[in-house]
Amino acid sequence: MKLNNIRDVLAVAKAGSIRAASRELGITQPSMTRSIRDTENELGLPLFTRHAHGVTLTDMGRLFVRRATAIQSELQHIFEEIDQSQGRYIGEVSVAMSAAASIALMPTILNDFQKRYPQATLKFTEGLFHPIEADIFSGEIDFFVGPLFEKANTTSLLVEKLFDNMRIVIARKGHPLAGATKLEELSGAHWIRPSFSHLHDAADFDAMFERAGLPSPEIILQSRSAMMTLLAVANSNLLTILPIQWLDFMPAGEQIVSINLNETLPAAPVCIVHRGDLPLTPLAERFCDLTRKAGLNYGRRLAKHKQENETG
Amino acid sequence: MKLNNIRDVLAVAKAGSIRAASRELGITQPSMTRSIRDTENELGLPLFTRHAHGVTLTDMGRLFVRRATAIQSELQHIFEEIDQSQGRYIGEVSVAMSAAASIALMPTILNDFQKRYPQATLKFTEGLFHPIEADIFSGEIDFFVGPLFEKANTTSLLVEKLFDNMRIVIARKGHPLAGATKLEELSGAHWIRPSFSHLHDAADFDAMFERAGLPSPEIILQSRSAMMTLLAVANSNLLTILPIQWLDFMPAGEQIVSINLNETLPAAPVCIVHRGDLPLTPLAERFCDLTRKAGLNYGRRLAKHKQENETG
DNA sequence: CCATAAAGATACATAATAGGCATCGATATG
DNA sequence: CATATCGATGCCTATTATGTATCTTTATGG
Repeated sequence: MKLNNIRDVLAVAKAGSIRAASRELGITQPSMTRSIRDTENELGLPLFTRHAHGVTLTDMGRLFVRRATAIQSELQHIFEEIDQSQGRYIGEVSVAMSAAASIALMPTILNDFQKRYPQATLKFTEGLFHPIEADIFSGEIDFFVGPLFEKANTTSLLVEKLFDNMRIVIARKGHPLAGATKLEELSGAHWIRPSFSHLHDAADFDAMFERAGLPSPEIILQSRSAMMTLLAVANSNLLTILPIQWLDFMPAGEQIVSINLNETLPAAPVCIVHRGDLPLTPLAERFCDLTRKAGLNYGRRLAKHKQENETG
Repeated sequence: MKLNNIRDVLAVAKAGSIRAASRELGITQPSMTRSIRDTENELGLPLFTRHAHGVTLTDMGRLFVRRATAIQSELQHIFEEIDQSQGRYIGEVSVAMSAAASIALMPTILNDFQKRYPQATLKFTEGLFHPIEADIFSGEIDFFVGPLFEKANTTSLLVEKLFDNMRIVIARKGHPLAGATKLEELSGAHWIRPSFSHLHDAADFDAMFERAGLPSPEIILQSRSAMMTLLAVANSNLLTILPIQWLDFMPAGEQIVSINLNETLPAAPVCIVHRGDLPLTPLAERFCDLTRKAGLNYGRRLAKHKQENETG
């Protein structure tokens, strides 16, 4: 019996299915299946009954969960108690994230973070790297999470890739080109070009069409706000390309759909960036860990999603 | 944080030194040192203060121990609860052990066994393999632990070696030859030959002298009882050779000493023997596990002891 | 009624780690 | 001052936790 087994049984019990639990924890389903099976073997009886859609606890399972919960809670108390007695993790951590990164990661991170460090304060800034670079150097902001287009130009910046990102074409519901499967079919449309980073956006936007051997698209509107972009898309026949994360956060509700192209539109990889010459505060270090974990997990799912999209 | 870390911290806290704790648990001292250090690193502060002779808990260490104890206890409850709800481990296990094996292993085994299976009954028989072989086949005895001279003659017997054993020469305190360092110096003495196994003892006893190029010793007394042998040794100038374990259990108290020869007198390896065609009952399986663990651990210490004796 | 999606199981490969072995330096104690 | 005892370190191996790829089964929606 290992602590992961306990963690896993509790996760499955809560999630109601092995797959869902493995997603929650950021481990793979086979690993989770084995962890559960090993635990059951060690105890010599099943903790869950398997159905076609998920699993349910057996009576013994419920017994196990009660004790296991106590163990997990004691374990958490150990860390809390020691952290607080040391005065660690009382303070604030200040992060900057791109909108896409925060859509992808913040729900997960925030949940864990508040649960584990209830006395901590989080200062959150939405933005891209360039505008906040100075704040990182001044120490105003502990670290940045988001797309990084070029290599770091200073040796004192530590860059850690979390995942390769992708973009999608977005249109209003009922758009005449909504059924397109190739970028070529969209070459006649009018576009909104989101423009956040002052330097690369234009070239980057055109590059996607170049790669497909197409002429530069016709840009009708440049927008510095993703919100505004979505609103415009919802109320016109304009198309735009945004990081895929915006699918999960659609302020325009049901009025917007993505156009599922066969080809994948790449995007700059999402990275963690912070100063390399100064260590992060303990609290920032923990937040960074959570971000790293959530980012790698998200990246795995995104890669799988992309692969399914390309083969299917 | 792993469960072993918790186990190890608790063991060290109880034992008062890293080495003592590692001995208790049957793991090596470096492993224990690392386990403690890793835990301290993970928490970011020391749990123990190191002294030249052992370690003591820090304040934070005491805090940790309180929670950790709860975790370990909950864990134990999980197994107890499930075992008892299944009606497992309520019953009896019947083992036969040689005297030497029981001296070496029973204190450890019995302690663990009673703590973990309080509802179980243990039927213990002292003896060697031959007299009880039939009982093993009849199912009367679950398994045997002790020296095995020949290979198993039936395919249905599973033999598992626990450790290579050794013997020592025993004399009364103040015996004129007590300071001998070579078997040769004892060749003129008179001997008691313990004789338990009807077949091999005589040949086996002489063989030790043959290996040293000496004539067969002069046997004055044959004894089928180790007790009787020890009594005779204590009250005469007779010498005898017994498994080294008897050193740890000296019924004749202070009247008997071992003669520390430079050469090592081998003994038949101590093994676990049980039927291979029938599975052990769950309870016997657990007892067998405890025996195996204790046996391997004891074997390691014995080997180290022997090595030190030969080099030093 | 069939196609599909979602679930759990299996087989194989790899990366992380617990543990063992040999050895060292430090420190009380006889 | 010698020695036994203790904790620390470096290196290696066996175990195991996890990932990747693939399969079978079973509800479910068109």
